[in-house]
Amino acid sequence: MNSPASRRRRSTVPGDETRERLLDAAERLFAERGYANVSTRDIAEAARSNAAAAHYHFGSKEALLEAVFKRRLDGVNAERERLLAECVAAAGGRPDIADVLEAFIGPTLRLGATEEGHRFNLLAGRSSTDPNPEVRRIVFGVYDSVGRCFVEAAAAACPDLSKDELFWRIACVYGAMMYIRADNGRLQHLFGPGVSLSDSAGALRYAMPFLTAGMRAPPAAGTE
Amino acid sequence: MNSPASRRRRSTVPGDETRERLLDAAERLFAERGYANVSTRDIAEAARSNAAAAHYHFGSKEALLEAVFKRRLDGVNAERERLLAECVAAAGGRPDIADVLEAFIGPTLRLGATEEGHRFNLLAGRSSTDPNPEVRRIVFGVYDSVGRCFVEAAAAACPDLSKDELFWRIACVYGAMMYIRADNGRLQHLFGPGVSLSDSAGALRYAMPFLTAGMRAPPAAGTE
DNA sequence: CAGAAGGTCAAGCAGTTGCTTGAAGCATGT
DNA sequence: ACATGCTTCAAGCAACTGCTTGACCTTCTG
Repeated sequence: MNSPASRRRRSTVPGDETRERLLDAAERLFAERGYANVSTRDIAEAARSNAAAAHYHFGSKEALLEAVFKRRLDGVNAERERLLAECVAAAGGRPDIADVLEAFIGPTLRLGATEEGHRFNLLAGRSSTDPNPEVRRIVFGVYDSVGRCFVEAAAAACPDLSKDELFWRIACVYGAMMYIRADNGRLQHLFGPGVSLSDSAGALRYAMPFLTAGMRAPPAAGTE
Repeated sequence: MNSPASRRRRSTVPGDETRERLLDAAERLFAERGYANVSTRDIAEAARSNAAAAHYHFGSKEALLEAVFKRRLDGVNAERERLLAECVAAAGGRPDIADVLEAFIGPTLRLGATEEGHRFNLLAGRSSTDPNPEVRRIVFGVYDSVGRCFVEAAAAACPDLSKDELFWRIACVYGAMMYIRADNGRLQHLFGPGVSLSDSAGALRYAMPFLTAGMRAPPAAGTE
């Protein structure tokens, strides 16, 4: 066997350029067409490289997708966890749900302000409902920790909600966030020009109040 | 050429059985694995039929997916359009947003109460963020009409919202609905046993109030 | 300069894909 | 009995898939 895939970067290294180009191409193509509809040859060609290079650098197509996720998320998710912990601590364990939502959703929506961040958000949103086991494994793993932090913080912010009710409300929050990131073009098709899910400032201004109001709705429990 | 794909059903017809089995198998497999990860051979095998039968009856893999969608949606979407028109008319053009949401979302969530309806909801939810052009074309086409009715009714129910704000709020509604239908298992993984997105009664009881509260939130406009 | 190591490449392997083919099966109407 | 037309099937085609191979090239090290 001859693959590195871990002990890289020994000095300036010429090959790291190729590696980065492969990650860029993979991110863009996976986002545009979906994991299953992109071949390693497509990626190699888009990266002006060779089909074997992707396997040399990453070992497999699956590992390449994982590397794409980790490259963008390692920083953002650490920030989200920090912000969540801060707003819980600052409120003495009883945070405002608006702050919790801002800490969880804000960083990823702001990521969409840059072109490459928007491309990644497309990929992340679309991957979130991908049934492919390889994709699921990666998505589950990469969001597991920050997801737990969010659920915990949301529970602390909404102590009046039953587990059931919290579950469903958080599902709505996740759904909205994923749908906005995935940007499938359906709504723009219905609304016509002038609006776009890729406008991350609009997402922050208009979607956050919606979600906050939803989380603050009086409990529906008791309604049998 | 020898394919029917349109002028079928001449009497009792033995072959309609096979056709129905193919639709069932395709719906289940597409829902479980995603359009791209299922081959026509997989479908034929699951339907205890032959690989050529799928192409004989439907012409192509794409047309088979379209037939799966149409079989379930032709009824439901007509009902949704009727309910939307009714609640607008009954309120003299100024419907309650709660009724609009119920008319639009209720029928599809209630579809999830049956086993095959739940399977279809899985497929529909997951297909809504599928970037594959064939899948997009089908999804766009099959939901276009009812989507326009809903946007129109929501606009009538919320006359104080700007086009921008209505767009983003409807995006949140769509997102929640799609995420619930797609049921990717992530939230259940975070919450543990006892809750499930496949519980359609829970969806109606808990998600609808969330979305109604979100739609009723005071306009955020003016906040520059 | 010789060697080693990291990196790139064209070629190829085995398996899968959507779809087609031509021969057969089958019930019907004459 | 015969012909008709819908339906099924095994076999096959060309294209594509993820991944591997072995030969090269380049750069750093002794």
